[in-house]
Amino acid sequence: MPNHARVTKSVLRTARKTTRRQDYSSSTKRALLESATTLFTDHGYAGTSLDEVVAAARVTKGALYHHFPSKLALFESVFFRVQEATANDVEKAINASKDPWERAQIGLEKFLEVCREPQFRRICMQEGPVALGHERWAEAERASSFGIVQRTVDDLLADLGGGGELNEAFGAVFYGAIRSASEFVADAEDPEAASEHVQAAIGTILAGLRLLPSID
Amino acid sequence: MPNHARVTKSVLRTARKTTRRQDYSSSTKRALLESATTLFTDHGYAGTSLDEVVAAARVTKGALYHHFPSKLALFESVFFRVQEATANDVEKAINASKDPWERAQIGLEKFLEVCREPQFRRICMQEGPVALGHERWAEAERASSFGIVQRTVDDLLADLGGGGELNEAFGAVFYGAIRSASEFVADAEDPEAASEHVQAAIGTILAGLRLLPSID
DNA sequence: TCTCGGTACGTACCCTCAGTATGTTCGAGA
DNA sequence: TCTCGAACATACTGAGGGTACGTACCGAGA
Repeated sequence: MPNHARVTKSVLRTARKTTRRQDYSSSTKRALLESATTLFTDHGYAGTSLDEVVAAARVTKGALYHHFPSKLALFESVFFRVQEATANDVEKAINASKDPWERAQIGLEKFLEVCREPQFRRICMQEGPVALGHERWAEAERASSFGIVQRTVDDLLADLGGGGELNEAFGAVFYGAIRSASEFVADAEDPEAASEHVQAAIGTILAGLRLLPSID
Repeated sequence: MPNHARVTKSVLRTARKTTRRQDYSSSTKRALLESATTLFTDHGYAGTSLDEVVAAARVTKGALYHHFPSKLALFESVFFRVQEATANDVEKAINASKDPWERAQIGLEKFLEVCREPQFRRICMQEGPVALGHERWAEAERASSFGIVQRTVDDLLADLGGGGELNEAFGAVFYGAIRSASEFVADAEDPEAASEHVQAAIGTILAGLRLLPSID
């Protein structure tokens, strides 16, 4: 017995161009995605069984396999949802400024913040690489967090009069630095202090780069 | 029928203070560890079944569960073996010099090298965090690769007249930078060129730090 | 309003695989 | 030579991902 009661009401209010059946369907799919998100966040990919997922969503495996071809496909949907939402958050925060150095600082602070949210941390940072495989995960990251970092770094290097064949190397280095820094903050006993320390360290590195006569 | 033939000969040669049975036992244990190492490297932790492991080692599950209490324990043994061997390699390379900056450069180059070895890359860098859990993995890394990086960074900061509460933050940042850099190199189409680019990028960062009047 | 088709599920089952219980072999000491 | 225990082998169980098939229900056409 799926939980469609609430959807019917929203249909009455909004009167969208969808059939009642489509509303039912998208409702159960959303329920599956939500229960899967919380369970994957709490117990990881291998640690959550599909029986638990469907039980939490109050449906059966038939419903799950109607909407998702496999457990991995379910995880992928969850992964991309969380990743996209987080990347949008960071991107929006960065766009508050035009100065590349300020943008970098804002982005770093924001990223340290979102990495402390269990969903993003567990699903996108920890489980993602192994569940999706390093290849697919790296590709997804390139279009998301890593892409943001790379563009930011490109702007910084351009502002320093550099910008050349080392850009990708710098991007990889700073991306790793930020990831590791975020874990350092998330695991710290005093995350606030750790966050400031990390920002100070990266700020020091950037300050040093600005003193260099030339990059590349 | 375990493969004990070769061991018997070595007993005749070396005449150690071990019984024939003990030799048999350590031989099958070594065979299990070796087959597990290659299979975990090729297919990951979840992707390899214990049936495959025991088949490759030409024993049965009884033998495996006699030596290891669980699949996870088997992976742990493999993990720590690979990790320790690699850390020793890096440590030995670093100790060729006394100058902290030269040690850092040597260590970086060596680490970029070992990360291209599939065993270390897959088992220690990729599968480790998820299989062991982030907690246990971080603890193990702290006594291994991360420890080396942290000590190196401490020396660099001390040489710059700094060294204080930001040391751990700098350690986390550089550790992540090096990890990410090594993946960048390992995934690159031209690893040699990528390695040089990465070393140039990190070298630039260190050069910038040396120009700063003060750290902390 | 009735039927008909197809979507959206539910149910029962299979297969793989980690783990266990129990049997068996064989070297070592008395 | 005769145990005795370590070092296995064999047969089985249960959990969980995946599948085959049955069913209910909504929507469209007559």
